[in-house]
Amino acid sequence: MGVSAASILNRLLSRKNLTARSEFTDANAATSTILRYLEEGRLGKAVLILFNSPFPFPHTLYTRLFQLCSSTRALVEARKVESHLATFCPTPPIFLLNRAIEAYGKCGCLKDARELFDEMPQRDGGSWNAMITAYTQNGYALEALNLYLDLNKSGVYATEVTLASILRSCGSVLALHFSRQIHGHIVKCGFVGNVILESSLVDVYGKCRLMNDARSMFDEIQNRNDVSWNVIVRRYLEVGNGKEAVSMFFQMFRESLMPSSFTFSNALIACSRMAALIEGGQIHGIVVKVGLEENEVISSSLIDMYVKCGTLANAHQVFTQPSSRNLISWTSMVYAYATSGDVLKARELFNEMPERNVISWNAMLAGYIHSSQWEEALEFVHLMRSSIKDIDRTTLCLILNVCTGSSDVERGKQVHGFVYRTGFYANLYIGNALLDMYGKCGNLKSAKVWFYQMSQWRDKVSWNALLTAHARHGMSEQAMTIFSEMQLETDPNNFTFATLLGACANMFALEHGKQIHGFMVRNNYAIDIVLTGALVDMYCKCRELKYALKVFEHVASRDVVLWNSIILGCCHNRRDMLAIKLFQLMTMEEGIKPDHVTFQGILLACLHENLVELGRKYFDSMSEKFCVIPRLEHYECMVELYGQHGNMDELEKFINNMPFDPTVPMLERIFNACREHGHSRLAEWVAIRLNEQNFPK
DNA sequence: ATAGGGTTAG
Repeated sequence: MGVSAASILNRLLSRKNLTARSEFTDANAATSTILRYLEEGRLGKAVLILFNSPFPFPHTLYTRLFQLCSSTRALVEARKVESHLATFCPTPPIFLLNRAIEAYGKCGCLKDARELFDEMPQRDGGSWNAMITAYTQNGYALEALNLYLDLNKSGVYATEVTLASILRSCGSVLALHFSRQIHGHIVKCGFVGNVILESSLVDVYGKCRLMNDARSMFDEIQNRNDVSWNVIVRRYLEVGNGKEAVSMFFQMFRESLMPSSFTFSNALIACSRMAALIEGGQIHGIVVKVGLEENEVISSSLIDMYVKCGTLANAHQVFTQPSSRNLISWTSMVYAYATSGDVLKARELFNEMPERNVISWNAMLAGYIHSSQWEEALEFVHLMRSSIKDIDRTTLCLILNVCTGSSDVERGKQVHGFVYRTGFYANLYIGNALLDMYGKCGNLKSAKVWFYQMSQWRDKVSWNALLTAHARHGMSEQAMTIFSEMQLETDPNNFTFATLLGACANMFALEHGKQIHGFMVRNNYAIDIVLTGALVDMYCKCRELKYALKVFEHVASRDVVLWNSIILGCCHNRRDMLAIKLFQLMTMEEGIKPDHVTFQGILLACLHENLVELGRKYFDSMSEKFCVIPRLEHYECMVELYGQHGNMDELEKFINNMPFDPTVPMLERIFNACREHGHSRLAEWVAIRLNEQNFPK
């Protein structure tokens, strides 16, 4: 090891003694001047006086100096203070050297800290703690743990302070076994009741994702404080148990403790992830009540919570308060509009932003992709490239999504090249986006080659992407093979099953479909509402309505999408009266609001059964009763229904009241109906229109 | 004298 910085200063200092004339000749005057500077926070001045005074100072002054060096992270000054101490105080007390170690640690200079620690003629427990803490606080967890082992070997007893520091290091490297030993040690040494140690244990177990251990430790803490609660809420959030995170947040109030701003935002993130609007709103209420609405982080979290719950109006309300307008919340709002389909509004907001970063740009880009505006997306990418220097892996994934959406394999290959050159290729997200691009664009060969190249680091998502590629291109047989290969490497998830079932439905592959269904049941997969829909679709498409109904009946809750699946499935299997019956069950008994897809099914059923009266009744009920604006396909269905039934007067009235011009297929259908059932006035009207279509003026 | 959690956007 070379000459230390401190010792150089040291020599400098002793030479200076001989030549420089100090302003102060007595320690008392110098001390009070230094103290004055310290009080004013002028560390540099204080150290200058110290350095120019060739005599020792009281220990308390050195303490104060080291403390200020620590809090302001002033490394050079810390070295000067240490040299002065070493020069004029031949045997400095251990506690002062400990303060020096601490200062070096706070300055991030582990080398100086360790050098001093190693060179100390004598150490006390505080020296070990200062050094261990220095390692811990600078992220050198393994060094901290090693030093703890040395401490044990040297016969020094670890104190509560030591253990707190060590537990923090354990947490950062997930040293579970070590932590359990420390836990035992804490119990053995009678440190139970120390809330810091116990909260740290909760923290370590939580970081190791052992929430049962974390929770039972938490429950044992007698005098929990806000940090203890923050830890448990945060760890529940991190393991994906948002429900428990939020529940714990509310339980905190029973102990009359006030959550810190960290805990507020952690609880709000949990609400965001679960789209728990009610709980989120309650937390908002508390935020207002305790006067934290102006807190920038909390209001940003509130905005994002409302955004993720899909209540843009609420989000906007919070966003209007000036204190909540920052880069982050602004980006949340852009993202909200961008992904809710209002790209124009998003862009407007984006243009108004006082500052933007790559995340804001990505949020806007995601909007164009969300609404399949590939041209606009590409244009935006160009603008982005000329406006900001850095793009990141998310940008690259988004650009790949644009290639996927617009089936632009050529551009996708260019991105692949860029990704390769810039070293982004080893990123799993990008790797999977590339795979998805090749797969969905139908370049299955490239997809397979890339998938093979990813073999060392691919994951479940990669397998699902490969599966989707084959399923989408009608290769359900190969998809089934991939499914069995996949199981050698990873477990399938709901996405896998939904993809496979979709493939089976498209191929009418009932046997494969049944196999998948059986697999899910045998392996106890939770069949959620999406998978139920996929099963219903598959059985309906494969003409096994019996099974579809069975699946449908056994599900706990049904949303409108699931009802639509079964209703359309009934129509598909020509069980139209059943479809109508199910519609009544859905609207009357379960109180589910039908949407435009539901009515497509219902009108189709009426058409199949030639129920013109009922069809009209349902059509009218759409806007009158259910607030569903009829779309083109509904009008088409009605035209078909009237035409088929020969209600020519009604058809004429209907077509005249239509809010948009009839399409050519519609006109042709009407014309044929006129020919069949006879209605010269309508026939003439249609003929003129058709003629206009063929020979525009 | 020395110790724990550390929050917001794609």
